[in-house]
Amino acid sequence: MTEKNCQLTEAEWQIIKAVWDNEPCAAPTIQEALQSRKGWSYSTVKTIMDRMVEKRLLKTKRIRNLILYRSAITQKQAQKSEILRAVKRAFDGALTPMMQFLLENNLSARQLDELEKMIKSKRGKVKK
Amino acid sequence: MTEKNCQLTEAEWQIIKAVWDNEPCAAPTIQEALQSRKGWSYSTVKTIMDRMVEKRLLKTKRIRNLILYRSAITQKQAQKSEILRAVKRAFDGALTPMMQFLLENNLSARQLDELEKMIKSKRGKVKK
DNA sequence: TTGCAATCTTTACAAATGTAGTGTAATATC
DNA sequence: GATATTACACTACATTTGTAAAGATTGCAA
Repeated sequence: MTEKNCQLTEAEWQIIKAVWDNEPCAAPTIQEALQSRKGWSYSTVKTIMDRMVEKRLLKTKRIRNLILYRSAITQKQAQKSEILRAVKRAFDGALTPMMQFLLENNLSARQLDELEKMIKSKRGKVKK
Repeated sequence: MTEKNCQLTEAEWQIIKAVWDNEPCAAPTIQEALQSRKGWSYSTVKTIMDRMVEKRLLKTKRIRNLILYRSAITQKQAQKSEILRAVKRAFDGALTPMMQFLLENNLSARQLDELEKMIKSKRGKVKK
């Protein structure tokens, strides 16, 4: 599980985050939710959402006059796909070099501590 | 340094990797280098490369009849941008949650060991 | 029952991306 | 010098993505 290759575009990411927070929900709800940050018109939001249904990123159920949207992929799936794309492109698919890169370039001492704690707590729960 | 936001597309990644491996080089060299993996025609490669010059991802120098290409960004810059994009989209810019996600979902015990070693060797060399 | 408000549908269009054909200029070869 | 080869320039076209206006429906309220 957690597979399924779902490459979201920038706009799609914005939408699906709002959907995760509100599902099941109607398109206008999402438009309103994003209004302040994005200022997209209803048409814009609805168009993207409908395209996402075609792509199987969202699913719908019509109830009388209303179309209810739900996500068709989990946040974890989406996050994983996003990371895998980056790893594949920039590190030829090799995770450890990417981790190393992060370590070297982006993390503060505090974050290193935190990370080490996480590793310790993870170790053991992992298949050898 | 190492800043500069350079979002490469999939095709651009392919090209720039070949450029890093061959620069300075002419367009046909890149086309040949990618021939087996990608099968792109010369026109395709050349078009992408010229667009990359406009975007300041590559730079050129004309020598008589030949155009020599070089990368205008380093591999590190490109890798960083790629990772940052992923983090921004999928984890709202928060690195630690992303690391945690990787730890939980993608790493084997051996990789955990490796990582821990890297952290230890990194610690201390980092600004508190 | 008529009109309004909410929601949906259709259509459009520009920019970015992927992909390539065809024509031209310079160079190398015979 | 005539021709073949090489590399470049120009043009083109389909698809995807971002963005939205305008028109059609429908259910409710007066």
